[in-house]
Amino acid sequence: MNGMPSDPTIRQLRYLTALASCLSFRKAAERCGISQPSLSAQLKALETSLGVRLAERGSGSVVLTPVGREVAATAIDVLDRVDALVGLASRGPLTGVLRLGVKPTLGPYLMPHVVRRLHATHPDLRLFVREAPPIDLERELIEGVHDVVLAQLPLASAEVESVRLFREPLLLAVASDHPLARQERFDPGDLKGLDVLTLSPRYHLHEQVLRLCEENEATLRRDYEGTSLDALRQMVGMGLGVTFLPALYVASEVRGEGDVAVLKPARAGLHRSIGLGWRRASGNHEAYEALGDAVTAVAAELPHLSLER
Amino acid sequence: MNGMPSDPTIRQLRYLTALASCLSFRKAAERCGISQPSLSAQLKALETSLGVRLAERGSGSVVLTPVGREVAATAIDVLDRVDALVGLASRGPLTGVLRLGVKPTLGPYLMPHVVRRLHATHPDLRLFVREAPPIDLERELIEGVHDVVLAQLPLASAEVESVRLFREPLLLAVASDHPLARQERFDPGDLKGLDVLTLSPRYHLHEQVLRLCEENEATLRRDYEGTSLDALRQMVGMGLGVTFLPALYVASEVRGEGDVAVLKPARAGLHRSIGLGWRRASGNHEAYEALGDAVTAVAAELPHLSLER
DNA sequence: CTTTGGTAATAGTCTTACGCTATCGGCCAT
DNA sequence: ATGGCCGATAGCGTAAGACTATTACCAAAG
Repeated sequence: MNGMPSDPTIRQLRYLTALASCLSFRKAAERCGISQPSLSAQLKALETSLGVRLAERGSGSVVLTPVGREVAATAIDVLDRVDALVGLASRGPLTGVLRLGVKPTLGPYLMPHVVRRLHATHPDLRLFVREAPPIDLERELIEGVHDVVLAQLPLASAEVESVRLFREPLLLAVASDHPLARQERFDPGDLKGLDVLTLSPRYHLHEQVLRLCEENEATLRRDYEGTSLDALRQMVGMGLGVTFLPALYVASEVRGEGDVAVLKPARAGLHRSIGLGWRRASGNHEAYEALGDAVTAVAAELPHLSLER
Repeated sequence: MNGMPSDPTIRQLRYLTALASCLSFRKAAERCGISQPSLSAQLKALETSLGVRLAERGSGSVVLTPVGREVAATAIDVLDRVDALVGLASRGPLTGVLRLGVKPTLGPYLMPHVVRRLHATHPDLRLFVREAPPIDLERELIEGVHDVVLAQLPLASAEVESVRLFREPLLLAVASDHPLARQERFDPGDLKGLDVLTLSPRYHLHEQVLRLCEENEATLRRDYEGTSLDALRQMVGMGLGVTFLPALYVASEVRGEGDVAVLKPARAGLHRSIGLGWRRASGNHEAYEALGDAVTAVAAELPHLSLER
């Protein structure tokens, strides 16, 4: 007479469904791989905990009660989902939902290619791409907002493990009527005395450009801090200064024509390192390495990028 | 390294969902009413049996792994259905699906009223009405095809328990141009020498009419055995003989007008007893009594029927 | 009317599962 | 450095759940 109905066990539900389809305790027990008394006991326990009779064990064959049938039907439903749950666990490394954080200066220009490729090679992977300012990205990764991030290296925290994927050169963008616009490439020395625009300090680009200006006696204009690469390009086009644009953005959005000219660096060295990072404790190393390989493969097909890791 | 993944337990799933929403072992354990080590152990067991890591317990807060999130979501799904299953058991006696077997000479003429009434008084009851020849009805009840039957009494098997609901008179149907058609009532003696039609021996009506013929020197025509009451009425209308029709059929299908006339018996005694039967082992006495009451209440509103039980 | 062969229920025993308390080791903030 | 908070571990006791062997019951057969 225990009024508190405790949960049935999954085992009991399996036994019940077996009984419902065999209509015999003995056969059902055999199907379940247990002895008949064990099944009897479990069914009795189930009936007791539910407070209803599920099967009529009269003479001859077993007959389920009306509630017994409904409970058995629901049990099948439950078991199907349990099986699905177990199935979730026995899948490959790159399956299911993965939340990828990415910096806004990379996301719109690289992720479409990555998503397309992964959709083809890993149809069971559902990639949720979330953009976040680089300054927040690593923290959000640690907090569990993202499973993995595509960000600029290095990632500082000891909790985070990362691989370098590729190097993205920074290209110099000038107005098309600017004297430098005739050159194909630029030297660091060309920067001397120029007004340079860049993004807000929330972006890594800011720091990188700042140092570049200091080293080459250029002026970083702090009064115009763009909030997007598109905004930067517009300002450069209107003659407010020059700027540095990541190669992926240029390849995607600046197609030669237009009001700005883009110059490659004469010597290598001006670039940012892009890598994949994840919590060391995630234990998903394998999957993230595979994800990184996919990104690298995509990058190899895009112009300007350097794959030397 | 046990390759055989045994089922998770419902308890483990409850713990996992608690952990997923608290993101803390201690708080989750508290919510579940157990100690933190117990929850840790169960989660570990779940991870082992599934073969995947579900939660990252690093520093600070707990973060679910990607599979952990999916498993937790599926677990919520499972638990919802388990709760529904438990809920099935805690309902009143006349709820859910009940399979009612009924003889064809009664079903179409009585059940519409019964169903309508029950739908109003017991909205959670879903009555599945199945017609079957009377000779099969009791056997099918014992075999578990029906939960309860509405049949002619008596029901023979000791396994079956029954209550009498009402008595249905048999009325004499003759062609409207038959000499008897002018009378309102008939005596048994009126049958002498008449040709009498009836249903096949699979129906109780057959036996009853047979005895009536023998007692009153009427001729049972064995060459025309109708397969439905409608067919009988047609044959009577065409002058092939007279027949006996159950009062409910008459009330439903023979509305005074037409090619047949219907005579009531002058004295009571010619009737069939209709009752409700169920397996004694079903343990659902209470529900079936209630069902019987509903049928009785319906019968009380119909003409010709005698409720003396 | 008894016997036989099927059924499920019961009795007794053992192993495993699952809970508890107490304690340990790591990380962050004071 | 050092509390304070976290989860993991250790050790232990109870209860769940399996087994075998047996009993009780019913139906059909002798």
